[in-house]
Amino acid sequence: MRNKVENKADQIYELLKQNDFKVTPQRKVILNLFFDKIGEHLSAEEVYNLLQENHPEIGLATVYRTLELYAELDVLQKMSFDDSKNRYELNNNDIHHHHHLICTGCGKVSEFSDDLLEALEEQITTKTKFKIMDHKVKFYGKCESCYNK
Amino acid sequence: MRNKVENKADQIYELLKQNDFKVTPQRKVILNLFFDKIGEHLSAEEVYNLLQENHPEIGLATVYRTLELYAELDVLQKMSFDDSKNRYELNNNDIHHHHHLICTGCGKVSEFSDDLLEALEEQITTKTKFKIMDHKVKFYGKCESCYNK
DNA sequence: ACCTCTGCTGATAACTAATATCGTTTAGTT
DNA sequence: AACTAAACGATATTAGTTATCAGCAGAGGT
Ligand SMILES: [Mn+2]
Ligand SMILES: [Mn+2]
Ligand SMILES: [Zn+2]
Ligand SMILES: [Zn+2]
Repeated sequence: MRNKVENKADQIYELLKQNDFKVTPQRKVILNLFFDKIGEHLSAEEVYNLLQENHPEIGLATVYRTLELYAELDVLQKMSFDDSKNRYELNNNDIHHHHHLICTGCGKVSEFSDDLLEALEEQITTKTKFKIMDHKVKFYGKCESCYNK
Repeated sequence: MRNKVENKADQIYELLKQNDFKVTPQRKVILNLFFDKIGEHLSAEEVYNLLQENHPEIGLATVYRTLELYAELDVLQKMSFDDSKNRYELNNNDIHHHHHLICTGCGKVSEFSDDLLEALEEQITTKTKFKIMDHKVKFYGKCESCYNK
């Protein structure tokens, strides 16, 4: 009996094959890193630095290429919190993406799971000809500790 | 009797003064450019190029500085449509920002005025300690013409 | 009207995230 | 085992932005 992460990883290896991409050691290692870092929003350089410990042979260009590939396949969600670099996290494609709450005081990013955009998306569908396939929602404000000072 | 744009511009000049910033010719020219380009989402370089015709003396660094300043003062809204450059448009601070609909086929950006995030913001306020002050919402999908082919 | 002083400006160097290039290696196939 | 297109690591290059700095200018004081 396989555990959940292995099963999920295998599904993604299958997805790679289905799209005529090779399942390379580098792609496996990087994917597994994201399984280990659920909840974090990692930049390419952060991924590269984390890899230094156990996989210093993996090059930075490969990290960039792999993150981009996984984002394309919707395995990773690509995002930016206005610090001029892209960040990635595992895309729990159980229903919709969560929303991000960004503290303008300390920069901390927290999350909110409920989607609750149905009403808005329905309005857009009714009033425009645009076919919505995805969305990104960011809220800016103050986290509890920044608000109380 | 002054017209609407002049009045609005004067208000923003006042805002600059209130915050101890000088009202310079460059800042006036760049602000007025945005009054002329309502509905567009201009990058720094696009602003710089538009200025070449009538104000080639204004340097690119000044454009960057001015856009950043106005964004700080909430005169301009700063945004990015994932083309790795920041874009700006006049912030109609009548109520909330509009939302952006980004076509993943042709890259065209359209807009949707109604805010309709009350329900979602209320949920976040109820369930978390986060104090929401602003939001950015982007929808990805297909515009009418990209959808029909 | 002139001085002063500080903020602002333009030119350009420096920085940084990301991408392109290229010779070598390797996964998947025969 | 051999083959080949895809992927790789190292590194050069690009592109958007920011930092630096000497000169300018405009508001306030005299
Ligand atoms: Mn997240
Ligand atoms: Mn807009
Ligand atoms: Zn905070
Ligand atoms: Zn389109």
